[in-house]
Formats: sequence, C-alpha cells, structure tokens
Amino acid sequence: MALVDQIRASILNGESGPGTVLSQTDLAAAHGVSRIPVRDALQALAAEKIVEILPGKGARVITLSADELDEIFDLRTLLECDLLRRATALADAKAHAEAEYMLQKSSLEAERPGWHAGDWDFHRTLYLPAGRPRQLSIVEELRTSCVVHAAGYAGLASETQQWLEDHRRMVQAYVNGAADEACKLLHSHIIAARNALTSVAM
Amino acid sequence: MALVDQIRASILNGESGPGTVLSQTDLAAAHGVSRIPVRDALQALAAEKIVEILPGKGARVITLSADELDEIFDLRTLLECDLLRRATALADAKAHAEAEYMLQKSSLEAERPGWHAGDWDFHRTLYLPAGRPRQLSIVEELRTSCVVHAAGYAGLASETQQWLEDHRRMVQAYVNGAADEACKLLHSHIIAARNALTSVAM
DNA sequence: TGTCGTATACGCGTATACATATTTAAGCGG
DNA sequence: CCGCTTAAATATGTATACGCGTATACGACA
Repeated sequence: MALVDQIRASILNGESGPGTVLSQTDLAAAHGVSRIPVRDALQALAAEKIVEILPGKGARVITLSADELDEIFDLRTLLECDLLRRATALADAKAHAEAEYMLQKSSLEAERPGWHAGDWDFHRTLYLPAGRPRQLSIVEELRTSCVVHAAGYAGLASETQQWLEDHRRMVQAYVNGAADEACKLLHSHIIAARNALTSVAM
Repeated sequence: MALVDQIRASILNGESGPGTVLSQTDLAAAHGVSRIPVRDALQALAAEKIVEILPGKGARVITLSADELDEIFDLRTLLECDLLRRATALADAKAHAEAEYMLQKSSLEAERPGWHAGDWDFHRTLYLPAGRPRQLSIVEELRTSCVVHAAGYAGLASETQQWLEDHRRMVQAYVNGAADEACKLLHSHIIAARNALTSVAM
C-alpha cells in the first residue's frame, strides 16, 4: 500500500480529524521512511483538497465551513445529476446488470465501516456509462472532501434504510431509461446527505 | 517568481508543448536549484492536470484527445453557466462596474500575447459575485488544460472580434440581471471556443 | 502582574549523496 | 542484415545533512 493511501486512509477513517496538523517528521518516523516521500504524499493529498499546506508551517487536514459544504453539495448535485442523465441514456444491458449487482453489494456494506467507499462504488458504477472520466474524478474529489468531515460519524445509520430505498428506486429508473426520474431521485438523495452531514458536523 | 509559476508559464506560452518530456535534472539545472523543489513543482502541476507523472519514468505535458477536450468543454459549459447564473442574480452596482472595466481591459489585451489570462480575468470577474471559490478554481483548472493545447496558436485572432462582441452582449445582459440571456450567450461563446480550438489543434 | 524582548528548540525547505529502475546502445548470435 | 541479450549510461526515487524561519518558553522591565 502506497504511503499516500495510508495517510489518506488515516484521515478518511477519522483517525486524523479536520484541523489535525500533519507533521512531516512524525509521519516519516511512523511509516519508517524519510521526509521526502512524506512531502510528496502530503502534496498529493493537498491536490485532492484533503489537506491544506501552509508554506513554511506544515500541513493540516482541511476544515470546511458551512458555506464550503454548501458549495460542495451544490457542485455534486450539478455534476452527479449531469453524469446520471448521460449515463442513463447510454447504459446498456450489461451496465444495468452491473448497477443491480452494486445495489446488492452496497446494501450488504451499509452501516459497516467503510460504507463510504461502497456508496461511492455504487454511484460510480451508475455514472460509468456516461464516459466522463474527468467529471467522475472531480465528483470523487468532492465526495472525499465530505468524507473528511463525515468520518467518525458512523451514526448516519438512522438514514441508512432511506438511502438504500433511494438507491433501489434510482436503479429502477436507471434501467428503465427514465433519466428525469433518476435525476430527481439523485437530487433529493444528495440533499438528504447534505442535511445529514450538517446536522452532525455543525 | 516561484518555480512552479515559471514552469507553468513555459508550458502555457507554448514553449513546452503537449507531450513534451520534462526532465527533473534539466529543469533543476535550468533554474539553478536542486531536484527536490523541481519535483514539488511538477507534482503541483500534475495536480493542476497540466502535466502527467509516469512513476519512475518522469513527467510530460498532457496531451488531450478530442474526447477529453469535448468533456472539458461540456464541463466548462455546465459549471460556467451555473456560475454566471448565480452571479447575475447576486451582482450589485459595484460588480457591474467591475464587469464594465474588465470588458474594456480585455478588449485592449485581445490579440496580444497572454490574451488567455486577460480573457480569464474577464470571465472570473463576472463569476466572482456568485461566491463559489471552489467552483471557480475547478473552472480555472479546466480552462488552463485547454490553454496547454491553445498555446502557440495565437491564430485564433480571426474570431477575436466575435468574441469581444460576445463579451459586450454578455455584460449587457449581466448588468440587466437577464440571467437566461447571459447564460445563452455564454453557452454559445464556449461552444465557439471549442470549435476554434479543435479546428486548429486536431 | 502583565507585556515585551530574547534565546532556545523544533520543523520545514533545500542541497547533496546514494540506490534503484529505465533507457539506450553496443555486442553477439542467427 | 535483423533481432536478442547484456551492460553502461542516464534519470528517477529516496535517505541524509544543513540552513533558515517560526513557535514557544523564559526572563527582564514597566
């Protein structure tokens, strides 16, 4: 496992929460490497907008304000709905089967540690037929930024059943080629995620 | 001027075109520094999607396919129109004055080296009242990726007068609060940019 | 007692040096 | 003459070392 993945994981699982100062020296010692690869990893994470680097003063895990979270969720709505619309129009039988499979898979992973990854796997599978790798990577980045703040709050479980129901209905619209319906469901799905996050993080 | 800015400038002005291999050793020697800051700069540029790093094999300036350019321009349309719509609704008299000023300024810079920067200054000024810094930075990144391929082709001048006319009409709709009209203009403006770029780059 | 100045320590930025992987070219064989 | 193997050269990845800035803590002074 690459160094950058280890550090990212420690942030996303809540081990290093928002605002945590990440010392190059400490990280180097902890992972048994020199500071150079640590610097590379931190800069890569800065590129993902997971940490921010204050020149000469080190790196820290990002802290998002309510406004910034609003912007991120608005962007997600804009970009993910566009992806879903394109994907719904282009998805073939194989894509439909993949979506059904990921729906089952994510249902099993719900409420378990690392459900974020499973949720993203599900959504990404839906978006994949759109053929928009860059848009997909931007969305992934935005989602990851949210996870930084969602980590440690596994207590979103109360909403889990509703989320799974959303997913089911989304797949139904997806396989039926009902793009408008699918986007409508996704829209409210993302808004619900925003409300759930802000209710626990603010 | 920071090292990363120097290297970025050499790419954006066409000095290092798409596909150019960027040697750490050469860049270090050329700028009179060691390879460590060069590595940092290259990774920062990779984060901006201007260069791609092939592990163990060095860095090269990105080369975008027609599909990737299509995706970028679709994303720009989606994100910039959303920004303009929000900004039009929120812009006050001061913002209107700023827009008028930038219109004049970008008109003077047209057809001159570095007109990309002036064009972006103009558009950014329009978008600023939307209060969406992250969305703005994503758009800037997408635009910069395009400039990598547009650099060296100053010959887009044939379209310059049309572009300036687009800008004028856009500002007019902007100050009148006509969001739909402004977005419609911007939409065709971006599509025209895409056609101009693909006609010279492909 | 509070505040400012100084000294010490800690951490980042960078240069140098070494290890490893890739590329290239030369040499050998078919 | 072409292709494969091998070895030297070159470039990247990483470790170590040093210079510099910043932060903190202690002490002097108001």
